Amino acid sequence: MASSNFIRDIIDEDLKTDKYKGRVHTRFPPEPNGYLHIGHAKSICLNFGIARDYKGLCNLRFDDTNPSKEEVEYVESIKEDVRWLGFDWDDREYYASDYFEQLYEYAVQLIKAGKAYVCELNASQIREYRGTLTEPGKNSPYRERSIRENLDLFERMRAGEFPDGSHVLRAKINMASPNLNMRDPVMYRILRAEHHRTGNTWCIYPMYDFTHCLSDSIEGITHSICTLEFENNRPLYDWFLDELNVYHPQQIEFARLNLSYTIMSKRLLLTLVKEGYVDGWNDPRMPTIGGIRRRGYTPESMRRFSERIGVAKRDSMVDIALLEYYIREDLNKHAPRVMGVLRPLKVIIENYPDGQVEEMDAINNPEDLSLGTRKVPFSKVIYIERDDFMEDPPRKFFRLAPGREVRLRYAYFITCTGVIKDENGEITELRCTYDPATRGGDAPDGRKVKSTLHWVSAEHSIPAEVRLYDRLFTVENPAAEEDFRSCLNPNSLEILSGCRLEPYMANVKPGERYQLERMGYFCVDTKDTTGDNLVLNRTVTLRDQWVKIQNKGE
RNA sequence: UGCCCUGUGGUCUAAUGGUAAGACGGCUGACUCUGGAUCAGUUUAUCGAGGUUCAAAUCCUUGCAGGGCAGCCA
Repeated sequence: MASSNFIRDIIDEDLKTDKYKGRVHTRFPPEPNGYLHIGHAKSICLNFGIARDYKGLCNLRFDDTNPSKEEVEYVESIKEDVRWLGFDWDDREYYASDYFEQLYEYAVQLIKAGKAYVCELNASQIREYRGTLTEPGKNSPYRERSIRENLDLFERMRAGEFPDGSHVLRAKINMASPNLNMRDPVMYRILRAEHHRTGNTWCIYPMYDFTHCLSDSIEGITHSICTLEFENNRPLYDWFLDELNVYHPQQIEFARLNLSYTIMSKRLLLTLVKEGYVDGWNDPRMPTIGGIRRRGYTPESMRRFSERIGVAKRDSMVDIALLEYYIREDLNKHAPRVMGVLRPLKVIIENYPDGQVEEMDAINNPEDLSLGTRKVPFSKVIYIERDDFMEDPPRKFFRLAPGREVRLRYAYFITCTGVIKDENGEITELRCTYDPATRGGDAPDGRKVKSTLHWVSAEHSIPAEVRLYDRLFTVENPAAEEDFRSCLNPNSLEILSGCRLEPYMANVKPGERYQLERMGYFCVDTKDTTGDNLVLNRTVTLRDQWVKIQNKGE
């Protein structure tokens, strides 16, 4: 159960006063014109979470009132994303387009009540007549048409007698209202576009403002939760509902999610895809649900995150570190550990017998011993991480260096005895000796080493491609930049080939998540992994004291 | 500058007229066969000014700051 917030407070109060006869019914109402992102995840968790906690219902409803922008492809991906997040709408999959006929009847009803009229001003004229933020608008010359004439015209709009854009149906409210939404807003426009569900049945389509509030009413929604920018529209919704005298849900607005170092706008996200800055909508750097899924985030971590950030009315910017905290928390508990070397450095253990192979016991997850152990082969030639060796180590570097002894995880203590370089002075190979008495990783004489390294046996390891991701942007709020492209992080993706993994990884499946010990959490890529090319996406690094020490020194 | 909304540590959220709390981040330290995890400690906040009240983050007035609204988009 989530902690209290102002929305739950309102619901508690409504329950106490029996405003909706004990019912709690919410809905998640996306427009199928793009892919869902983390901001939507917040809304999904909010709406479905409330329904779950109050033993109510939450509908999935597609706000499909603009056929020129909407597609079935988006409908399918939205459903997949909501399901992935762990929520279920049973058979309550609705579409605003299901209500087109009913909506038309409502419009006719308003015309008959003298509360709506057909206007023949064009778009720019309507804008002119609307006035400005500080000056009132003026009435349309078509505002005082007779009811009979309006009825006739509206019917002929539907019948297709007029060209696109020539006529609109407007609510007759108040052109001098300080709230611009109330200055005779458009209810219907003529739009000859094939709708993904109704085909060519209609050539007039209702506007969002008219449709949304009435769809909520039709479905018996109790609490219509939406984002802040619709606050000024609420009086209009109230007007439609009251003039029509229909069931009246309570709209509650909350602040949408902003996450640091990324963008949430569909338009900007689309730009990234179209201009090729990312590898499609589900690029693991994208804040889309498809992107974070491919990156390796878990639904559980997303839900916990959504709960933790809470819900309020003030604009905020959530630190992306909080999101990373929740994925680490989840994966730490559940991801099996495995060893893999990202940037291999060959090590030859001089005193280890040629051709000998030992099977070392390794714990699959120290956080969950029930996951058991596995065998990891050890031999004379191994790889360690290049970053785990320094020829001239600074203070506080505890890893391998000439003459220094360290532990190989689950294996032996080794001591570095030699450094081999090529003609450019690049280190190509290390020579070490091992202490046979330290098998398994403990010294019988009780001596300690300062660090433990991961490794793989050269001969037994398998190759992999590993993709390391960093934040997509270099600034906290890219959307506030003059051109958000200018602050794209050029190092947001680093592709490593020639990585070596312990043989256990030979049988992994796309989508599975592992911790490569000391390197981070990784997810087997679902798109590019093939039989002979294993691709790992790094979901998130482990917290790392050493990089902090390094950064301080700089 | 018309209307609407919002101002609590670095960040996000609590406190519902009665001791400003938690999480993340940061910084210490302990422990450790992952420089992971874990544990302990620590740092920093009610936008300003008036008012109501025994008592104000909370209510009122006002100022300031931030956000939203002038699509036949949602």
